[in-house]
Amino acid sequence: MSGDALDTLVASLRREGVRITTARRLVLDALVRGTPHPTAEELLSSVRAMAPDVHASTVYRNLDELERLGVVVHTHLGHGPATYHLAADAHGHLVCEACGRALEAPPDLFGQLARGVKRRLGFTLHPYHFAVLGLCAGCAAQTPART
Amino acid sequence: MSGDALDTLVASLRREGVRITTARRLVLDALVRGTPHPTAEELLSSVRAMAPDVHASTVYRNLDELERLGVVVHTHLGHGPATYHLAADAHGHLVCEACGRALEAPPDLFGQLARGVKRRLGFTLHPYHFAVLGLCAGCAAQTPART
DNA sequence: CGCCTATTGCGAGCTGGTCGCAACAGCAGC
DNA sequence: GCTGCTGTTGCGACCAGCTCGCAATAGGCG
Repeated sequence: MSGDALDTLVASLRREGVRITTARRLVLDALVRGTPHPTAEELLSSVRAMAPDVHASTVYRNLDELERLGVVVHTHLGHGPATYHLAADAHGHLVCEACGRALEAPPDLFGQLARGVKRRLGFTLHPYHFAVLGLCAGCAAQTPART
Repeated sequence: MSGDALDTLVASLRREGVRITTARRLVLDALVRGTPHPTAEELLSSVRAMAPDVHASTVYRNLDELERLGVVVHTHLGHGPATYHLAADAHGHLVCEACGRALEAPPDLFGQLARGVKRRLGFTLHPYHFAVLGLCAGCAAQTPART
């Protein structure tokens, strides 16, 4: 159950000497239980539902800190604000330029690419930070085939 | 020669009924002749070298318009400002998270990925809009292998 | 319980980019 | 070469998303 996941997370952070404040716990809670690709603002409002006085900068700072600790990861799905995940849930994204929907990429999808790049260029891929854009099946069907 | 490339471009735009202003010509000139991955600001300063009174918003508007016309394309190489290319030069990018350098991806690299995604998800990839991050060979060697 | 120090709330500030508006300048037609 | 229509420009105000400095606050160890 989800309260459990949060507690586990909190416990392991505490073991690392991380101070657990209300704001920090609420941010983690929102990440564990909330909708799939929350932006900082969405997280802020979840947090404020429980603790109305939490300031936006606190959420940003907590996300930064949690990212530095390797617990959280952020991704850019397009031109808007960044979205956040628990690092354990990290995955690639395919975002449709027409409808804006984000598909989770099957985990092996980038594996092949990563191996190719590594072999040919010595480059180690981190394919999760930016989404890859394109057209989803539905939108591609409707689009007047540009050139 | 490069003046030629610019002239060709200008001529073909004019044929499409696009009005060629000083600012617009200078933006194109900077794209044709300048450094590989210019940001809007870099373009602005190239333009201003020839016409000091050109305003930043003019450069943005021209880049938007040229993009709508399919002549120019922009790419996000990381967290900073967007970078611009002539559409004819479009290519994928591999950006090193440690040193920030951008490698041009070999053109066939994404082909395989694109085919896989298409077949399995019906998703048509546009792999050029966002860079893919990672660690280049040199930096990977120096990095203390995180987990 | 008390102390040390990390964290917070707050507001100002920053970057990268957009917008509305009146003045201006391409260029087609004469 | 001049004229007029209309697309562009310069300008400043504005916006989103995020960062920072500071004094006050609150975890959590002893």
